[in-house]
Amino acid sequence: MALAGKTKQDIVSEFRRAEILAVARTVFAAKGFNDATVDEIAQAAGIAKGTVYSYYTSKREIYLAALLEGHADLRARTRVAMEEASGIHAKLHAFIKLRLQYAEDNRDFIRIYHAEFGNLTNGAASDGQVQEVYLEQARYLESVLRDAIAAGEIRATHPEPLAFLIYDMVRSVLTQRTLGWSKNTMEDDLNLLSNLIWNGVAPR
Amino acid sequence: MALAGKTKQDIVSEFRRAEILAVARTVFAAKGFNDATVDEIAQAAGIAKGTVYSYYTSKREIYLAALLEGHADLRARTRVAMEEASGIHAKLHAFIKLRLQYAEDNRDFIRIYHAEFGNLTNGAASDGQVQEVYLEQARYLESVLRDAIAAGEIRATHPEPLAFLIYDMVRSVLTQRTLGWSKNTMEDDLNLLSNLIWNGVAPR
DNA sequence: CTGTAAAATGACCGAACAGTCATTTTATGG
DNA sequence: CCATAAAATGACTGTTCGGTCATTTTACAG
Repeated sequence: MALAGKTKQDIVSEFRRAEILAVARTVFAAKGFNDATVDEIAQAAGIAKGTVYSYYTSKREIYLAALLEGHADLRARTRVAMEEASGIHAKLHAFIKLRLQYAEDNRDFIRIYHAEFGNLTNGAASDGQVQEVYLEQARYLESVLRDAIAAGEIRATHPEPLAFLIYDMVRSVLTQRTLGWSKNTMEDDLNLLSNLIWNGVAPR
Repeated sequence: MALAGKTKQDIVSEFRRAEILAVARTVFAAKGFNDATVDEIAQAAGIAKGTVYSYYTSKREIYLAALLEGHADLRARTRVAMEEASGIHAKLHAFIKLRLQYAEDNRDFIRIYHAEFGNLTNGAASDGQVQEVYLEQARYLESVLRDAIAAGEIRATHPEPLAFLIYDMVRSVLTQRTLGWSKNTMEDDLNLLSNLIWNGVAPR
């Protein structure tokens, strides 16, 4: 029973936690951390506030769970997508494509993610845990870029800032799409981004 | 006296308003809108809370003033710098350079600016005024890019998303520098950015 | 020096809200 | 069907803080 060291209670409990998280993401996405209230989350989940506090110990804990759990999923999918692709050009293309698609499918999460990682100097990001997660993410892309530079697949530049830049370029496009400022199809935005990163703006 | 339709009181009043704004920027930069308190701003300015409220009618008004006044300055300088440069390559270089330098010289403001424009879906940015300012900014760069495309100075791409992207690429580097994550000199970061936008990452 | 208006003050008010806990409801297993 | 424990509830508490305003201080004109 080592595999299932979980009682029936544990399983139910885990399910409730997940339910609350899903609802919380919607509320936090719509209002931001400060303007969302725990009462609101409870109501949206159809339970009483006290019940929320028997699954999470604080508002912040709920928020961090919503952020970090979603992030872990995105991170895992990102790695798979990049490892499946071969060659740096394809890897970068896969990276962008996955994230554009993920944002389409997980709008609430992506709002929280951008609110947090878009503003690392305030908010939950002052939390060391969150900054660490952010850095870890960048370091993975950085290592991929470093390999590509070593293999002569791309021009030699500093891979660290480049990794951050690529994240932020994707974020930029996602923000535009989220706000309805992009008239392009996802495909168009994907190609635009991929192409810009690869070729820049210089005339051919 | 049309030029100086200002009484002595008006001038003093304007000076006090500016004093409060300067202090407010420091406090908002350090704590963010929600965690900063009006009492704190007042204390830092060496005045009582009530006095603050005789110059501004709300906390939000102070914040917006700090943001928009700083933005107007940055906007004006950005235009001058770009108009002085000739050719799109030089214009873009000037754009990046100016903003890197401005961030160095106005750290508090830039934190507020990034906190707000980095997270357009929550916070003050839900405010239509702020979004409009942001869009206006992008449209100027967009028009410059459009001209360059028409003149064949750069490859033909959609100038709208490109304008946003360039803003966000600069922001990305500024964030890294603000957090002390960049080991590069300003000059290095400037060249990296300028070069990436112009040439992409493809091997020569 | 004095009277008056403007400016500054900070105690105070009320609303919002995170978090608690005594009470009630539900589930379980004998 | 009952006894008991677990889960859910929501009224309540304490605190924080934006904004107000009666009172005090300062500035200044005559």
